[in-house]
Amino acid sequence: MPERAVRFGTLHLEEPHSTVERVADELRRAVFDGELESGTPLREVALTESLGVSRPTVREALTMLVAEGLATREPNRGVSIAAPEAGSVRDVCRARRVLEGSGVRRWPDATDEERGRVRSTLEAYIAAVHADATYQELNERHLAFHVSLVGLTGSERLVAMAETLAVELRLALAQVERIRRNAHDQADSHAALVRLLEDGDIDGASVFLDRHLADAETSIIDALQL
Amino acid sequence: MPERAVRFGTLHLEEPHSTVERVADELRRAVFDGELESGTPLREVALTESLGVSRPTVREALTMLVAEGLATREPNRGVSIAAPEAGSVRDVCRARRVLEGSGVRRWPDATDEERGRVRSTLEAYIAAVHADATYQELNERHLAFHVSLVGLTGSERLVAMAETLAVELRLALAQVERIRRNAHDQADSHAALVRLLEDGDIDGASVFLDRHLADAETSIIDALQL
DNA sequence: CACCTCCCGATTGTCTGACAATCTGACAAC
DNA sequence: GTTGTCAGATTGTCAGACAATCGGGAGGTG
Repeated sequence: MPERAVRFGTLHLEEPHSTVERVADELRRAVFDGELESGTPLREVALTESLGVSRPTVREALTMLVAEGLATREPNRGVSIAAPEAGSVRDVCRARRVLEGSGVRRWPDATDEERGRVRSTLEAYIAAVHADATYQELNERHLAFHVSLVGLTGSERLVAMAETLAVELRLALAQVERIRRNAHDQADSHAALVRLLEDGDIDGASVFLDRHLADAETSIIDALQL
Repeated sequence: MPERAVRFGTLHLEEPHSTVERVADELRRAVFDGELESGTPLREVALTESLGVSRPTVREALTMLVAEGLATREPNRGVSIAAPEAGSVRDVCRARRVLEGSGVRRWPDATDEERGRVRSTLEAYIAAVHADATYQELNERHLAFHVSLVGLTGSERLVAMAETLAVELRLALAQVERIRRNAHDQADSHAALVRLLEDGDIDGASVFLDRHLADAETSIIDALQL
């Protein structure tokens, strides 16, 4: 967005402590909201002017985005929004199957807190569906549920990895805002998964999840027309 | 910095033509070689002088190290080498069990190329043991073998994650150079794992790997005196 | 008309220098 | 001995500048 805050306006000073963080957040938001198409080059001077920060700051923020996989840097050619390809979507989904599958299979051994988190993210998702939440909101809740499955493994690093994967998915989904398949069915599907887990049918849940993720993979690739 | 260090591991490509890359590489090398103890603060001006580059360049390199998990940044207090703790070692090992376990269980469905990579990294490790290679060299080969197990999943993102975990392990191991438990036994253990796989005993291999990683976890934590 | 070469502008990579905000440690005051 | 305050050190951020490199168009050649 062009002009935003003035120097002395300490309005939201506390949120992201550093200027770099704010720039990175702004860029992330713009990408996820679909304001920036994939492949769009992020010119340093342009950002410098539109955000009112210096070039080193912009560069540092861009480095962070690249590290997160949200953008790619080609030497001497600058940074541009990462472009999801069929191969990478497939790879992300394969990785998700491993991570979430491991979580699901560990359901009986997980702590109550971890299981509780799965239940509450599911509820939040369902509530959002019933409340006719925005597309972004639904996406957010949906991905949060899947991440919570990884949380069953009890490893914060695996959760962090799942969130990295979620970033790539969000990026891909932002490109095809109209994918919006029936949110009710989606939520029901997730509820069924959790029900299988609660009933102790781990193998059933595992198979169910696998099919669910496979479906997601093909529908995303379809929507991206890759 | 006039000195041009010879890198042992990834000797694939030419000089990283970016100055930032060179600085980051130099720092990584210093950390892995144990020249920098964990917790050591990385002063920007000091690096500026000792490496002969400007401060923005140093900062960018530091940002990369932080993103890799090799160092941590505290606002207004600078960047310091990450300090491995018992909890993080346990978490890394738990994550490894998930990733490598998934790879091992997929052995029958993996491509020939992926299986071949496991065999060749094992051979390289054994060769290094017989050749009485340096401590770093052995570590490198050892970790490469474990990463190759993750490669059986066929997902480059999971491999990338395994390498991130390996970075943390390398960091921890660099702190306890004298751990050096019997390398021959280690290599034999890995060979046994692959033999189980070649014989089609996937479950056996999976259990074997689990025990192997559990042993590694306790011995690392022991060595770190955490 | 097609093709190759060379030059020019645009953009990045890097440097220098500077300033404000913040933290650290020590010293003085009670 | 505890507390308050201050100077030094360090980071966060800015402004401006320069060389290296890439992409594309002008112009020459077949």
